[in-house]
Amino acid sequence: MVLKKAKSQRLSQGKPERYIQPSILMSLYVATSYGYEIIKRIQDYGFLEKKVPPGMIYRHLRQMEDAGLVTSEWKIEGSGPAKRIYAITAEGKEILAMWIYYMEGQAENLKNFINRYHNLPKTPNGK
Amino acid sequence: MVLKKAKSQRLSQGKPERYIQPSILMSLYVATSYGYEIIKRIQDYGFLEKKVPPGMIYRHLRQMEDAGLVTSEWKIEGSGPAKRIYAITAEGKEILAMWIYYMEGQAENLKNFINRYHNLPKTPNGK
DNA sequence: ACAATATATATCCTCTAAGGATATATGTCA
DNA sequence: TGACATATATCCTTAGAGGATATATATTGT
Repeated sequence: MVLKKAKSQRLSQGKPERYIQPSILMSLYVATSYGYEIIKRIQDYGFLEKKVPPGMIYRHLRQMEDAGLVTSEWKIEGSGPAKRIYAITAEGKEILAMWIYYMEGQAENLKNFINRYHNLPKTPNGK
Repeated sequence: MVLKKAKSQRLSQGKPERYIQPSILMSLYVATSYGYEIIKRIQDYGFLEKKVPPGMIYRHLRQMEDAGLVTSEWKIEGSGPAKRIYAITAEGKEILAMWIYYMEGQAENLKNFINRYHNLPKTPNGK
């Protein structure tokens, strides 16, 4: 999961939330782009500890297109292999706004949880 | 997932991080307890939008005991059915500390992401 | 001219944990 | 004694994470 290597093998519980969908939406909100480039851009958001397997991003993009959050078209011109250029839709922007709302709540919960931990008495675990 | 009902059915991507393991550990750090009571206590931490299915907590507790993060013993006395009382171990405290470390990072990432969103120009999505 | 590498997209398979349903048993209360 | 709250436990299905792999096209070096 989330923690240091040695321990993490025994601890499967609790996967890190990677926020791949909102990251893609944010990236496309800034500018249209294509899969390969998106992969590089969303690293900046900090939610992905490890390299993202490309297959996962393409899967997301396809599902998001099915859901109407993004549209795409082939771009043949330019150098290299053909690219599928994605753009965010109005619907996609709505969903991103909802993600932000959720993330604000989550940030608040985390802050409270962390404070609670640091305010714990030194000799806990009583009856 | 995370968002309003209507939309959420089309959007499977991205499950909310529910932090069940650290919540249980935190709860037991404060005081020993048993499954049924833990379920009620961890609602306070705010990570669980819906009712937690009891089976999930008992599963967690068993796996955490296997991993050495908690210990348990039956308590026959008292009213009602027998309770299995759990206590956090030194190992469990270490893991909780790691969780806190991770959560601090995640809180920071969320804060940055949210700021980035609010600083977005009004007419985005250019070429 | 050819090999190696980088760019770019896509599909497929496995495995784990989430989610939910359900079973069982005991004590309480009306 | 029937209903309900307390308490623990097991089981099943499914979605998605993670990873491996396939395919094709440009670019670069020799």
